[in-house]
Amino acid sequence: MNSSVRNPSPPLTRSVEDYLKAIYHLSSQGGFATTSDIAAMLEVAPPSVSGMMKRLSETGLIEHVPYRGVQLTHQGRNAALQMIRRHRILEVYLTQQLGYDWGDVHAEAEQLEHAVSDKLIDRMAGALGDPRYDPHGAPIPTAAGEIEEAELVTLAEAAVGATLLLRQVGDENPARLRYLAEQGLTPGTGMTVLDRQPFNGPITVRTGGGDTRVVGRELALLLLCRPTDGD
Amino acid sequence: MNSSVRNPSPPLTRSVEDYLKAIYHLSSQGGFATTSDIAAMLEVAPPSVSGMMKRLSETGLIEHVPYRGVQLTHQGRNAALQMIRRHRILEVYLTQQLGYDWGDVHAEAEQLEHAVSDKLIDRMAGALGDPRYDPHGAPIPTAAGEIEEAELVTLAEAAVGATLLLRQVGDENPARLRYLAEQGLTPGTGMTVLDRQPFNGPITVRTGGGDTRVVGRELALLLLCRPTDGD
DNA sequence: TCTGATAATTAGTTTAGCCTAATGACTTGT
DNA sequence: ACAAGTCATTAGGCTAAACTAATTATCAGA
Repeated sequence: MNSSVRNPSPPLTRSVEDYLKAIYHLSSQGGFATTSDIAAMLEVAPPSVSGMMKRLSETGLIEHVPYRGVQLTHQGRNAALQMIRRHRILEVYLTQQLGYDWGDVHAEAEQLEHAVSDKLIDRMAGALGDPRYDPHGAPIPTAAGEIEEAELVTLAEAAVGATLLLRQVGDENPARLRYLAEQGLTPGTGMTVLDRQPFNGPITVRTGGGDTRVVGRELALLLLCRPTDGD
Repeated sequence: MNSSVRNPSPPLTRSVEDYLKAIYHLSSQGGFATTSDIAAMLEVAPPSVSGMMKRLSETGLIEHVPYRGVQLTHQGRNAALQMIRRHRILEVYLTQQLGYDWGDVHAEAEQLEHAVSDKLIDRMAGALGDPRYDPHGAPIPTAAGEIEEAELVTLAEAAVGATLLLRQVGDENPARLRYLAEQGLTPGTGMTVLDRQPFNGPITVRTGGGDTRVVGRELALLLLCRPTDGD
């Protein structure tokens, strides 16, 4: 009856793990992940994606609608969330226990996530007190595969006068992250929007520490915030 | 002039890393590593080894004498020692910082060694105070590729009355390692040989703690010791 | 010295994962 | 309603790494 017993599925390959993560990220706002978006995210050619989609739908990890795109099945979603859990726990571990900069953890975790055992991840999570967020503020899925869904708004769309709590930075670029940290723009920082220049111009905010910062559009789009009452 | 500049060598594959380690271990006592020994150690078929030997000697990592065996070149030896350094530092880290049992570290390190960066290994080594031995007593190569060569003798070849210091356990089998730890036979333990039964029979020792242990041949061959003056 | 056993190699296949070039399917503007 | 452009897919090829079956080299014992 149960296909996972009748057809004991071989462990996922590194490549399959990467595809599942990419599809998860691209379809997390609902809807389909397209071939070309997946190809761009993984830096492979579109035909490679078409080929992999065929294999993944045969093994039941995704649902493929030709010429439309793909979505994860339950099974695929669970596998993706396990990878994301590994990745984010590794990121926390590297920063907290081994002194990594938050800009450098992504690349290292990207490799390690394919090599660590569940046991090691559990030990690391335990040593860290079961953290709920990674260094960029992204929520860590539980071992059971649950993940917090927060409704966040980018700084780029906030109105003048709004008070915000910076919750998450949606980027992994080391140079950008380093700059943001220098500016004191890290998750947990409170901000008040003082000014927005027209035509997608820079946004001026006062941070929790009282400093004023001017943020260009490229970075403002990466700062994911929760509106607060200003208290 | 320098081929590593003219032909920037691509990073070694996982498989190549495993072959180099196997060849290192098989030829460390001098001499050649044979095709069938490599095949047995890596659990692949002999023709797979022949094929890989061809590629490795083309890339200058080994010297292949057909129908005789292979030896590592300088380059190959350095690459192998880097892998062994990674492996052993990971083993120490897992036991000391994450509470792993010494029987379980090998399998986990075997996977991780292919995924960790040099930077991560250096951080781990630093956090541990640059350990010189792994949990089984094996010496850890330095970042520069130097490794301690100790002249050790197995308990199986020790004479009655000899006093020995158990320096290293030459095995990675979790069940055997767990048993040895239960018997108090871990690196650093002093031993006096009380009795040897004939025909490769069991050997009786008194350990540093004063306990008497009877050790069969299979295990005695794994206990690598340094003769001491009994002080 | 020859013969049989053992070990190594060559030949040919398979699978995963990628590629480029060619073709086919949607969508959008006129 | 169709022509153009974009996007996805098919077709065909490549490399790494494994396999089995067949062949060849070496060595040891009579």
